[in-house]
Amino acid sequence: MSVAAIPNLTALHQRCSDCPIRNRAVCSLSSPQELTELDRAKFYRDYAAGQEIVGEGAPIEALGSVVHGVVALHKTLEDGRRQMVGLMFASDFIGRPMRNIAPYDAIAVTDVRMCLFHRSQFEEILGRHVGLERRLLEMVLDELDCARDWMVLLGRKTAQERLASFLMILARRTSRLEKTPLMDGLLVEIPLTREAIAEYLGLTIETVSRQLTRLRKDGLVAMEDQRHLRLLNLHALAEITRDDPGLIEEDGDSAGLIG
Amino acid sequence: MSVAAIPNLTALHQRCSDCPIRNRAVCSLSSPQELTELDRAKFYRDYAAGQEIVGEGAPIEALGSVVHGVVALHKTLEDGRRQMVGLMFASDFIGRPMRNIAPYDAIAVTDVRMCLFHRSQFEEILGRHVGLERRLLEMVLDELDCARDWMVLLGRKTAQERLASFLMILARRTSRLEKTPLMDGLLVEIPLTREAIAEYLGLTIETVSRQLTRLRKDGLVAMEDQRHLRLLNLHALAEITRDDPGLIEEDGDSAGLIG
DNA sequence: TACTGACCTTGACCTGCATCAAGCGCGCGC
DNA sequence: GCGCGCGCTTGATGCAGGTCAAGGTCAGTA
Repeated sequence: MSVAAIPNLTALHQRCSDCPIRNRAVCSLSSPQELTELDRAKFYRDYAAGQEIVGEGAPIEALGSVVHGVVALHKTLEDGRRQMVGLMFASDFIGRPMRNIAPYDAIAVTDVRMCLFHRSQFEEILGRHVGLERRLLEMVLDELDCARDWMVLLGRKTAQERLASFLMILARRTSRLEKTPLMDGLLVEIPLTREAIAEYLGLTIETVSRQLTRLRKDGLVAMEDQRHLRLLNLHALAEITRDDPGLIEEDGDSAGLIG
Repeated sequence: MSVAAIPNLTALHQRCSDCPIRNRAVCSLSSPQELTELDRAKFYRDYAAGQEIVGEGAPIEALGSVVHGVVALHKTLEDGRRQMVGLMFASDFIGRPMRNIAPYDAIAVTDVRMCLFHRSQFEEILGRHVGLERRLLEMVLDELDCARDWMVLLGRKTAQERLASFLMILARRTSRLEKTPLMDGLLVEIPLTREAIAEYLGLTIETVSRQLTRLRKDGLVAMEDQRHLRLLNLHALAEITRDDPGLIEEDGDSAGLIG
């Protein structure tokens, strides 16, 4: 996705073979040979929390993977109403080949490092590396599945159900990353402000706050601090989401909503 | 996507070279050679309006393109609340490779003909035909863009704005297909019942009906009959959607919401 | 210690849409 | 013709969540 106009610290070059997202990112199916080419073409760029990575409507100059940190994608209506349409974590790919204009803005939620390619160069490489194209297809398919779950949340769920769904998604992600079983007592980091959660869930920050209070009062969760939440009754929380438990995450790494 | 259990009329074989969606479907980048192979592997299947093409949670046995007709994809919550998550027209591709279970159900909205492949066979061919994979990637990227516009609609728009957005999408589609300029007086077919529109927009059918009445009373549209609507004030309708006019549909055929 | 601003919570009130209910128009079977 | 069911519209009512407003907590700074 396009590099922000604001000058950034450009990180030192790191070998792809040492890359922390090597096994999950868009390059994970690339052969050693292909990787050498990617290694030459790529460049790193760091963004501070809150910084814009690309603006809605701006030309797309670069695209690439989140190496670490969290990035939110938003769309904004004329009058300023904003809806988050993507929340990207390490190894997720941001930007889309074969399009000139960014259809959303991308904001660094935490400090972020991106591994980027110039768009034209990436597109050219994409045409030659079947592994790259295959992996990108897989990732976009997963993202589409996530987007559809998200649509159900936005179209049909109550505020309470939305918040519970959001927390379950974070909980599943945490348990996966920490290789901990998903169970009561799990401490979950919430990498978003209340405002960002509201933009994610299609609610206002007041409603988010109230629903969180309610979950607390009902004894389903406890807040360690503003950004850390302990699960006290996972089963009840899962019930609230109203998702069909049989349908959650069979295969692949498409983790309900978070791509 | 999986073939319904209900027996269907299987259409006579048609040559790919004569196919009405040849230039837009997933096979549109395939070489004549590749096309020959697809021609041998494909089979047609017809579905009557209202018939289920695949059920949410069912194994995916086949996938392929809509040859003609309209197909809606839905997700359903435990208690029966339903949200449409995709609306597919001729040349759109339904089903996703590399996944065993359908994450949504697909219902024929009108009479439908599908051009299908057995999943395992399609996946195998996909690995060999770069054109096929490339085109599928393009289509999925467009679909993802649509899904994100849809998320904004569901998360942030009022009932009035949602309906106006829906009508504008239909209008743009109609003008594109009929190669008519998008202007006042255009007659637009609405290929959905009020209930399906409601599922599309995350509303109830009563609200859809009321908002449509309102647009009628305000003189923005006129109903020729239940399923045909004439645009009387396109400019005003576009205003109501609250979409940023500069951002609508620059390149590609990603036509806001409808993939 | 006090001040400021960012972030969050809570309360009071209001409204847009859902819900519940009735009725209309039309095609279809008998 | 008549009755029936389906799809749609319209009206009355209720409530979930938005809006507006006040206040609390905490980190940073002076």
